[in-house]
Amino acid sequence: MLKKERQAYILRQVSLHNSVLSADLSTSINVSEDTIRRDLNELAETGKIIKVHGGALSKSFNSFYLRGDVYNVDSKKMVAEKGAALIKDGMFILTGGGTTIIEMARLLPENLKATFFTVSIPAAYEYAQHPNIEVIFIGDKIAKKSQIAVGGEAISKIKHIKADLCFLGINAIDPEHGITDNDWDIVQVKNAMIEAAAKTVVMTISEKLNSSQRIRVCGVQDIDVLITELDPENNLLDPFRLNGVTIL
Amino acid sequence: MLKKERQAYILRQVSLHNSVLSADLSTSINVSEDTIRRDLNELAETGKIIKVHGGALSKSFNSFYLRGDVYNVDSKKMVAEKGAALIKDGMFILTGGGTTIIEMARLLPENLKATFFTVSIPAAYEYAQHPNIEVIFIGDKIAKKSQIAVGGEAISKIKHIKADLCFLGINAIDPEHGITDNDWDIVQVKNAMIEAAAKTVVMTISEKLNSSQRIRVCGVQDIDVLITELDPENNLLDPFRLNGVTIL
DNA sequence: TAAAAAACCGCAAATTGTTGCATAATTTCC
DNA sequence: GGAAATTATGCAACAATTTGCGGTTTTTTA
Repeated sequence: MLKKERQAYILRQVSLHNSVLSADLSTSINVSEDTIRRDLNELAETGKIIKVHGGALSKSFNSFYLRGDVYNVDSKKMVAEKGAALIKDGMFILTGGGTTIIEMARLLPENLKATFFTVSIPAAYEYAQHPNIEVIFIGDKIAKKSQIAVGGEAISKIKHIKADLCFLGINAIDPEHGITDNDWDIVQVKNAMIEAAAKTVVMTISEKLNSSQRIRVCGVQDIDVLITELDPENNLLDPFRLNGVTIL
Repeated sequence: MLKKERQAYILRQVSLHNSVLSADLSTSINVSEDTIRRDLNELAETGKIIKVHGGALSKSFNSFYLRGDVYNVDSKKMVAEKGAALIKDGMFILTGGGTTIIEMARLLPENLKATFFTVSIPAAYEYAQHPNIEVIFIGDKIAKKSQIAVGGEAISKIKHIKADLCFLGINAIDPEHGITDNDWDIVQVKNAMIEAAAKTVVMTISEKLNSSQRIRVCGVQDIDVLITELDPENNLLDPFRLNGVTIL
């Protein structure tokens, strides 16, 4: 069997099954695993497949979430960085959805080993890209606008979790009304998340400070940490600091 | 044997077998390998064949080899269309992941009103784009390679569902071993899905027919409908038809 | 953290390619 | 028809590619 022929066969197998093992290929084509590895390397170099330990994956399979245009990405990245710094090895983390959370997911250090619970489809997708993170999706009916699981099933599942940290992206927050939102179902879920975690971390860009919406999620006193892109000493944050919130 | 004659013979062999070895040609025409090589070079220069180390390949073979991005999209779309046609208003549908399933999600008619249960993050994402579909995500630990929820929690949730149809994308299938896969956890989930639905619909491109992998999902007799891009009367499908599977 | 699996590295053997050249076959032109 | 020129073929020495193997390092997994 010619080299190209062999590589074509490998490509076919990868496309067909989305993944192949070097050992399987080796026995089915009857060449040494070294040869297979070399083929896999060549195919990977030309970008035809993705090589992984023990075999290879199809390229087209994963990645179809393209990062759309996100509002205020830079600010959100600053926020996300501060948030990511709070996560330590071995922690159980509960997170919602929202663009800030997604940014944080992308910024998690490669070697972080932690367990993430989430109700958000995009967040779960991002966490799943990470090599060392364990991802648990809390399923239920999916709210289309936000791609988040909502409903009694999800809430009761969340209540069974004892997480170290809960990261919340929010719609609106002000010192008087606390966190507010405009979707009943989502508020229920966020409520449950806050209760299920030892500490609640709110991540938001400063624009959302001092705005409010119709439905209350929780009061300021329920928030443990507030992260914005601002300097922690900024006056805008004073009212929260006075309510015992840690500002980062 | 004349030079032209020889080259014509080589061309025929190439188009016949998609590939030839210099050594084989040399012995079968009884000329030195040098001559063969020179012929091969000439044929390659005029673009009639693709010369590679040790022999040559047919042009068509090579175009297949170069086809990079998404494997067999057209076939998958044909499969997906046939599958989508089975879904009627008001149905409860249970689906896995896989590119064929994703294609089907994109082809669902705008006005379809149905409820979709799924364990696949990409599939849930696609369903959530649809205006009239209700999406329920069956959550649990996320298997990273396939972006699918696996584990006891997901399985027990699936068992509580009574779906009309279960759409399965597969890795390998043959009449003898039935559906086979290479990931234990995913097999467990697929098993539960098959049991939870009144009818099981398997969607696959024909290339996966008559291939098999290590772990068995179910036998042919557990499949109700098999959809491929082929004509339903195609002989390749006979063994399945004989086992009582409806072929579309 | 230790055992197992996989990847990597260098090397040697086998195969394949290339080049120059001698010889044989074919064509051309007188 | 026959000599010269052209082309084709085979041979041999050498270069390049491919492949498998042993030993070592890295990664994975329990």
